[in-house]
Amino acid sequence: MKHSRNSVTSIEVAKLAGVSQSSVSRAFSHEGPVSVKTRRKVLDAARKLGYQPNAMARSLITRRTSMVGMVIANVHNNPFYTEVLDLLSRKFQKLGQKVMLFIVNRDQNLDDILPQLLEYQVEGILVTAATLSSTMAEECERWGRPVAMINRYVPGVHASWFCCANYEGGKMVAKLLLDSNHQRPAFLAGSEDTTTSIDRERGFMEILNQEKVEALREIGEYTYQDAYDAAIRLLDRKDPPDAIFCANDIMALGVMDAAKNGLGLKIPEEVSIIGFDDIPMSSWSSYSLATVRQPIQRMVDASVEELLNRIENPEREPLQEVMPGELVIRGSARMPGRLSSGWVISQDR
Amino acid sequence: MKHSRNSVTSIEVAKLAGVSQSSVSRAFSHEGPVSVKTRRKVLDAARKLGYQPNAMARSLITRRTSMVGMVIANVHNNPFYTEVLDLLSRKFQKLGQKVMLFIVNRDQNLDDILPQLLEYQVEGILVTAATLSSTMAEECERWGRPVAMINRYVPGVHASWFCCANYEGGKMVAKLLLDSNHQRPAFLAGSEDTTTSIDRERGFMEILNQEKVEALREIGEYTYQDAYDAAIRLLDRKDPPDAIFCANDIMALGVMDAAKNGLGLKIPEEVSIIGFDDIPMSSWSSYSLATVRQPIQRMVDASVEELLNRIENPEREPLQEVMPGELVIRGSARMPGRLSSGWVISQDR
DNA sequence: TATGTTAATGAAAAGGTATTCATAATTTAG
DNA sequence: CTAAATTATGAATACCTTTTCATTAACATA
Repeated sequence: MKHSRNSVTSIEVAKLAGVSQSSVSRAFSHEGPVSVKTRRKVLDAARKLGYQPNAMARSLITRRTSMVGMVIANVHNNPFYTEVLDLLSRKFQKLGQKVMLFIVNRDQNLDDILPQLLEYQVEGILVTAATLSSTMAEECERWGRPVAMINRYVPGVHASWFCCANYEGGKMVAKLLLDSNHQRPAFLAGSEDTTTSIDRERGFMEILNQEKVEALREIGEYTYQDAYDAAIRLLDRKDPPDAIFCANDIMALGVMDAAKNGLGLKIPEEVSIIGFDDIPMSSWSSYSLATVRQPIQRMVDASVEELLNRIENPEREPLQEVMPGELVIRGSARMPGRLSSGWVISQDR
Repeated sequence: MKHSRNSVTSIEVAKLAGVSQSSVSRAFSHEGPVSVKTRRKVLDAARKLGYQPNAMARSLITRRTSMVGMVIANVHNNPFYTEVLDLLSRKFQKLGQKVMLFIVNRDQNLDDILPQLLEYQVEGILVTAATLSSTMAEECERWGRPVAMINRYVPGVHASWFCCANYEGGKMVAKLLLDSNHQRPAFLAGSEDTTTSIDRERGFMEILNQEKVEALREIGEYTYQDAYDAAIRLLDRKDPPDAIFCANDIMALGVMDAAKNGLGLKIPEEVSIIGFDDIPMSSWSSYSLATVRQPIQRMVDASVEELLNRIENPEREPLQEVMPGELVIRGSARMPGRLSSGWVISQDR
């Protein structure tokens, strides 16, 4: 037999099973009283016809869709967000949520995709590595669509968010560098308009300023290639830095390649390099990159659970949390002779 | 004002605008005759109320959802598929399709997620790096839900697919290795049950067999770490290979790290290494991996367009195409003194 | 056995839109 | 200026469920 579309409805099933359409519905939704006999008849008929309840029709009456919107940026150029995407998607799946995906550019305006999400009645929105304008976020929340963000926050806005402790992470790195006698550190920024880069730099500079240490600065736009080029500029000066803290790992890898292969420098003897994220490649033997590991699983778990929780309890106040990262010491950075107390040194996963 | 859910309907808009509900519908769907005056009144009222058509209700009547299902595996451990995911998602978006995403394990059975996709009335399904059982694929097609696959095919099944020329790619690599006087090649397989690995190996062995050259063999399960370990086993033998062809780039990088950093071998002097995919990292200076570049953009474009085409024209026969890859020569493999004719040598992108 | 409870069933309504059909308003042609 | 053709509008219907409500069947209690 040949079907044009899936046009088999509960009514046809009812007819074949010799029961009412209501009973078909009850047999499928695991609620409501149905006799075993009826359920069996219905399921038999349904199997014969290849019947499948229509989620659109259902959501129209139940006003629930079990769909969430997922907006994510930087998937293609930062493995960290690939991992976030993967974990988020699986977690939602496990909890029975369908995911409507939008991959955007970091700087892309979300104003044109939000209407689409709302049109499709997603019950909540998870935003990662992209920035939602505060008016848009408020708009969503006002219409009863909770918003949760990972590694982004909009000051004063009524939304949930979960961030790695970027500021503290920057401080940790600065302390490590000073403790190991680096004299001339540099910071390689990501994109100027992201809070992640800004906060990491703020923490980093805070400590350096305390100790009256000046720092060089370049911008790498969060890409391997830009970072590579920036590193060449930095290291080719007459007064090159002896340590470079990069706003993320991908850039740090670019910097390492520039230093090692581009300029023939020894790492960490001539220059220490530290990143942020702890992407899988950082632990590869060609790099062995010291970095700050983001608590990715915790961030994912917390944001998903918070989002679903607020979907169920719309009156709940949004939760916000800053989660500490761990310093992962590896060979790309000179270590202090004696580690000052308070360091958390992580093993490779 | 506080709204519990987005409960504002076309009827309320109609009331406020002083027109019928039909007119509201017509003003929004850009079809049908509406006077300029009415349209303006409707849009004004809609803006005031924050009205947004309900896609569920619409799809119920139009029997169209503009949603496609996307099933993808290996996103987290193979940057190639990250890129595919990214390109697919953006392309669908650009063409006005909403994407319902499922990330699965390569070996995961899709039988439990297909019903979900059908329930939500996706109009077509794009499967990448995961394998759909032939019965399931037939089932979808039978219900008028076209299926398109990238880099997977199910023999004899009524579905569209687009693959890189894996067999020919394997042959190209074998020829290159023989031309450059390698005596003792090895193949590092991915997962034994994937056609990609199988076909690449078949092509590779075909040429070697022709020339009566024996090859070593190991299995790397498509992961960096397994490949690293397998490489150590291979290279630590008393009769180690002088060239290793890996079923994908990620494994090749693992093999390079094992050879270089694990065993202190010189690449390509002591061992040549060649991969498959051409992921971004392969061109990084720490690796400079020779590889076979998959025509990723072409595969994505073709599969998306084919899928949408078949959604619009259900009677059309599914298209299948094998697209040639390009050999990308880089420093990880010894080159023949004189390149035999017929080589396509690609520049870095 | 009669009566009160609970479980099972079907009819009907509701959810928010697109679309058909009939009618009304407007424009064009003659 | 009228007839004809076209355009704009509104009422009603359909899409496919879930859910309420009323009714009937089954069951247990006294």
